[in-house]
Amino acid sequence: MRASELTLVRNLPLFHEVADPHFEYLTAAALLQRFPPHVVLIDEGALPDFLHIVVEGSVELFAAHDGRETTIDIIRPVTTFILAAVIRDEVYLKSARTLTEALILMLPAEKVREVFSKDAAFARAVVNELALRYRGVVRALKNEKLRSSAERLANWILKSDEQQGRAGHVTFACDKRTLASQLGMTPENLSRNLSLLSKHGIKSGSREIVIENRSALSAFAQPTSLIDG
Amino acid sequence: MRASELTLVRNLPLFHEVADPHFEYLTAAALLQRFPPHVVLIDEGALPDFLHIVVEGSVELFAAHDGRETTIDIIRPVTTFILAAVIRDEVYLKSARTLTEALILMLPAEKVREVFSKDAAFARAVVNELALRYRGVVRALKNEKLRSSAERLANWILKSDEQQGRAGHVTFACDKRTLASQLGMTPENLSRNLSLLSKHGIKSGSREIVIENRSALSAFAQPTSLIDG
DNA sequence: CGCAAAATTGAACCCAATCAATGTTCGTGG
DNA sequence: CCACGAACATTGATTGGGTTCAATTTTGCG
Repeated sequence: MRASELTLVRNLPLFHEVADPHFEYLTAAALLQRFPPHVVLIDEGALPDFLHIVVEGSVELFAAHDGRETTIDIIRPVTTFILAAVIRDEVYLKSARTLTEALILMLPAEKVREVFSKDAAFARAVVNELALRYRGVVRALKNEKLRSSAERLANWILKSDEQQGRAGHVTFACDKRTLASQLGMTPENLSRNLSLLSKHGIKSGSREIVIENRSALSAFAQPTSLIDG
Repeated sequence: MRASELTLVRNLPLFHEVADPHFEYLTAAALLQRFPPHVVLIDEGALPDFLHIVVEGSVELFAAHDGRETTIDIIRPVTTFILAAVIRDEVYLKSARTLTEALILMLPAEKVREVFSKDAAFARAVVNELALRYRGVVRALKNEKLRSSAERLANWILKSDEQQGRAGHVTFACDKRTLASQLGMTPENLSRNLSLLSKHGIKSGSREIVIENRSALSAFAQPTSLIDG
């Protein structure tokens, strides 16, 4: 593993306060691997071998049952995922696949648990990380159950615009079918919702969305920190 | 606080390994209070004052937005709730109300955080508790997104029967409207689903459900440890 | 009993998924 | 550089699960 990548990981909140020898112990046995897009990294139901960390690219967490499938979260750098299963040493409840090409750091699960029980600073960092993720899932659940698909899309546009510097135009990082899946709707429904939202202050092109009337969009979306963070 | 209750709390996984002085520090300032049914204990959006623990009775966690409302979880004794908000000292994302009469133990949030940063055993226990809850929410999300309302009901019947000793008949602990809300459907829909399930091995009375053909019900419900635990 | 609340049943409606057809984009090879 | 094909995107029609509204029946309790 390169020094620059090591530094990147070292600076994660999760590892920042860990004692040096413990950090070295963890990373000595780590694997850093590059994966092409659409590769399954984790199968739900399996026992955790590694704690995964997305260093570059993006990873989709999803779950399937009886022929149906649903996206649970999208993970972007630099973040751990499926920490809860590793800590508890219980089966994964979600699968994970790369969306784009991705660089993934993998720390042996057994060693993570070992350091966790020896290093109090690490234990506290794990709590913070877990609490953060927990709140993320609660937000996802609220977003799903308390909003229509059009409202989810409207809020996604507002949030993406924020992330892209409030320029008033949002460019798509991926296909619309992938976006649709992230937002919990079909591609057809995304299309219809985009044209619906043209009544609420947006203009949608093939590669980008322009916000023409932010307050109208916001009035429709009703963003709230209790869901959107 | 009575000794018996103190022992109960002391024996929770969350507090079992905590050093004596820390435990006493926490419980010295604790409040133990009895609430009637349908009382709101926590409002989403507020900052946490206390870590709550259900000692007796049951508590519903729910969230509301724009006139809609949804049940997120039902908490039964003896369990903490909304630990993540207390640890991170951030606003509650969910509200909580008593379903039945309930006995609630409340530990000052500030002191919980204090002991958390001093007591490594407590920190580790918090991780386990949080990881458990995290997985609970993921399961709830999967249950919601990957199953129809009739399937959720069928699985609820199977699980309740397990909890009541696999006797083949499940008695309702609450009104059907409350049950409907827990299962994420309207009372009307619950009625229809109950009659639908009569084609899949159950007979539903006004106060109980009888499982006449468990394998048929199970075939319809398709329970899985990856959702139902 | 008799009444109020809860539960059931029926009808209409709504959101979103599915199926089907058409239109667009974009990468590729002639 | 253009033509072509395949995947992606849009549009329309239909279906389905679920809610809402309204009316009726049952339940439980004074």
